[in-house]
Amino acid sequence: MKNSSVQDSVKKAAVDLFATQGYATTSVQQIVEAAGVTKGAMYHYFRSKDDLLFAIYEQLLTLQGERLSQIVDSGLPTQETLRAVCVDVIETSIDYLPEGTVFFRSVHMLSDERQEEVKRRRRKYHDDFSSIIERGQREGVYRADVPRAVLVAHFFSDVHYLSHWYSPAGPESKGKIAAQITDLFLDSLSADAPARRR
Amino acid sequence: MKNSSVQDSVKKAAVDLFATQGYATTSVQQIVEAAGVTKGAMYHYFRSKDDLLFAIYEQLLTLQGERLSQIVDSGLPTQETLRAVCVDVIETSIDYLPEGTVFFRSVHMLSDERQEEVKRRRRKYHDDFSSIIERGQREGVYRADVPRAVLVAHFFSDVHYLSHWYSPAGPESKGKIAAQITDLFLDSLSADAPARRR
Amino acid sequence: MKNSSVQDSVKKAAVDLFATQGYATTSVQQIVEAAGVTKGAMYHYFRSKDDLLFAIYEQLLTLQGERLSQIVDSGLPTQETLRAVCVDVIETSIDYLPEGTVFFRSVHMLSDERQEEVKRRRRKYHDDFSSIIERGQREGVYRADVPRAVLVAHFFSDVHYLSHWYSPAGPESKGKIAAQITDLFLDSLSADAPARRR
Amino acid sequence: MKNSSVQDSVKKAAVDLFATQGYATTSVQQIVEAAGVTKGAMYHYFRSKDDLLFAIYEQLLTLQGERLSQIVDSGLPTQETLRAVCVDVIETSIDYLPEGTVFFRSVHMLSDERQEEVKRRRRKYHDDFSSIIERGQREGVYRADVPRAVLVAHFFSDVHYLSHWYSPAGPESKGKIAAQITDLFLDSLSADAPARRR
DNA sequence: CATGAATGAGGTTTCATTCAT
DNA sequence: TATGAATGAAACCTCATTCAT
Repeated sequence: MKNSSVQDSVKKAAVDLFATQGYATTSVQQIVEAAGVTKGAMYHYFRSKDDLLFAIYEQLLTLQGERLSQIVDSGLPTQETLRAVCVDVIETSIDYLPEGTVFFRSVHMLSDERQEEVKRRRRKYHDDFSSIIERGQREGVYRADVPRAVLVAHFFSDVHYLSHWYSPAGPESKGKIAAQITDLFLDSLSADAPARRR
Repeated sequence: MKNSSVQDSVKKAAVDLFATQGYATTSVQQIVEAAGVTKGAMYHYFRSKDDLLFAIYEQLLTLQGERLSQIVDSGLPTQETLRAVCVDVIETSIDYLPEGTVFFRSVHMLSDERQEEVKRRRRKYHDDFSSIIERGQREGVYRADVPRAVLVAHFFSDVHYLSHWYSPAGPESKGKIAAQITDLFLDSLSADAPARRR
Repeated sequence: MKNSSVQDSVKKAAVDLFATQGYATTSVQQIVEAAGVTKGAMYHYFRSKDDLLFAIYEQLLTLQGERLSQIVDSGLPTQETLRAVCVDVIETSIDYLPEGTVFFRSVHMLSDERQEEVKRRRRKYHDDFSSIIERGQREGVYRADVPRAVLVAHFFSDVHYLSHWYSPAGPESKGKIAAQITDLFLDSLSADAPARRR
Repeated sequence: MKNSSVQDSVKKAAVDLFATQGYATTSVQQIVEAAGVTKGAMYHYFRSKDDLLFAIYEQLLTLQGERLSQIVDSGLPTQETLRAVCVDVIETSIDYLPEGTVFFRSVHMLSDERQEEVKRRRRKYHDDFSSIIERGQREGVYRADVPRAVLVAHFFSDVHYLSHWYSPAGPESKGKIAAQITDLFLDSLSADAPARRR
């Protein structure tokens, strides 16, 4: 059952170190020691430290992009689709909490081209999310008095913030938290929100 | 108690560079060049690069702490107090957008003691915010079916996320954005939120 | 005794790369990529990078040594022999311009023993050349007021320098240049040179 | 009598090491050890190893450029001017034999821009030299049946080649060698060269 | 108060070569 | 014969900080 190729063990070690110490403060030396490989082996698979960082981004972007597509393609009604998407993003983000920490904290350490690549893919993701909201607005179930960009940011801010306060070791289960945050978001998104009835 | 111009210009230069390039990627040399002072002068006022980073945190923490106290002390009704606090935090955060960027991105670069200090003061801030919500819950105007910690995180996530998407150069004014985000939050916080009426 | 195509293509690629980028700046990886073979294959035929460099020297030293012997053995009169030798060395050097560039620029990168070997063979070559001049001096057709070592150096400096300025793509043909340089040399070598008649 | 600034001692050590071992094979560590300074101090004055190499070129180019101008400006008759120039270049090159070795052997290790700069200044130098020959040709004292570019190369090849065979420790004095080589060159350059009288 | 030369530890990366397959 | 993953030593360079002036 050989499973720990050099690539995997290096990436794993890197994520953990980057998440706890930060990208810049983590030396390649520390990474290869933690991964139990030599520096040369690491550089055989990753062209640079930057490459390694990007590989972490790649993985997460691809994963979340695929899951979003799957849910959207399943053809559920709008409100069920959005709820499923929200819950899924939050749960996935909790599953990849260290990756998320690195993601939001170290984007600016990537090379310029790669920052662009990441931005492009994030934008695509947000656009798809935004389209679901737009559909709901046309159906009259979501409020339209707030710019869609603000609504989208309002949701992703929660996802972003997870790694700052949530701990899987804490009292709340992943599913519960996902449901609670999703409820809060959908409540504020509703065409029927309290402020709208004033 | 006159402010030395060296201190100010160095801090200003540092904030801008840290926000655009990141703390680790910015050299002391770059800072002093941008500030138009010499290295010796800088080290006369700041014991270390870490010191300089902390000074930025200090300023923001103190400012926001003071403003929170002022509003709470003004004796308004609960709901008006919370609304005022939310709007103020968002507006202040927009006024200090680069500082915010640095704040959230580079906490882990501070020395351990200083990270503790920052955490301590942030926690105090969140606790004060939480107390207002607790008051509203006792008064029956805020929902109580979601842990207060989640409600607090739900709000501060928006503050945190501002520097990731909001640009003062964009179409939306500071005041409008603050009102919109506050509305979204208060709608979801309401004891009368849609989901609660199901 | 068939030549392996690997050997040839590697040597060819190496000469070109060494000539354009320098020996030290060219990696084995670059060579094998340019040659379209794998590293393992290369190391099957050449024990080391040094080996490869020496093979280039070998080829040129052998070639020029053989041609010199042939001309000398042909039994022409002294002056015709020397002219033929000069023209031939220059033309051969032009045919092997990249090899020459590498030759003169990278001798010091060879292992000590191999540097000795190269020096030994170059000395032999210069000695043979010097003998022709000596014969002419005894016959009274070449000047003897300048040490023979200086005369020899005076000629080979031109050969050496070719790769620094001559381009086969330029306006002058190989034969013409060879004739011109030979003329200049033989004019200065003549017992009848202008300065000698002063 | 403080004389050995960091700059000077580093440059001196570098020239010697580059001349004996080659640029690529000499480590910065070796240089600073030989110079008796720390790496940090060296990098305070030289931005890179390349910078250090270029400083050596700069010095030689400037020196020889200035001397050429001085002689040309002195207003001597053409033939005396050319003789003086030739002798001077050779003698200077002997004074700076290690620099010369480095010069011709390691030009290709400089950054592209700097190679251009060196080429530009060398071309200027050769052009000035060529102008003197042109003047002599118009006066009818120098042959015109060989392209001037070839005549110029014929002379500088000797200068170039000096470091390959001449040793100041050998039997021939600097002045004698300079005179002998100059004579050979001027003899071949003469409108009255033997081959021309055939 | 201010300077800026000097320190020295540590960082990322390259690369010729080996060796199990 | 040929592969290419892996080695490990050494290379160049950066930078926060100190200190004599």
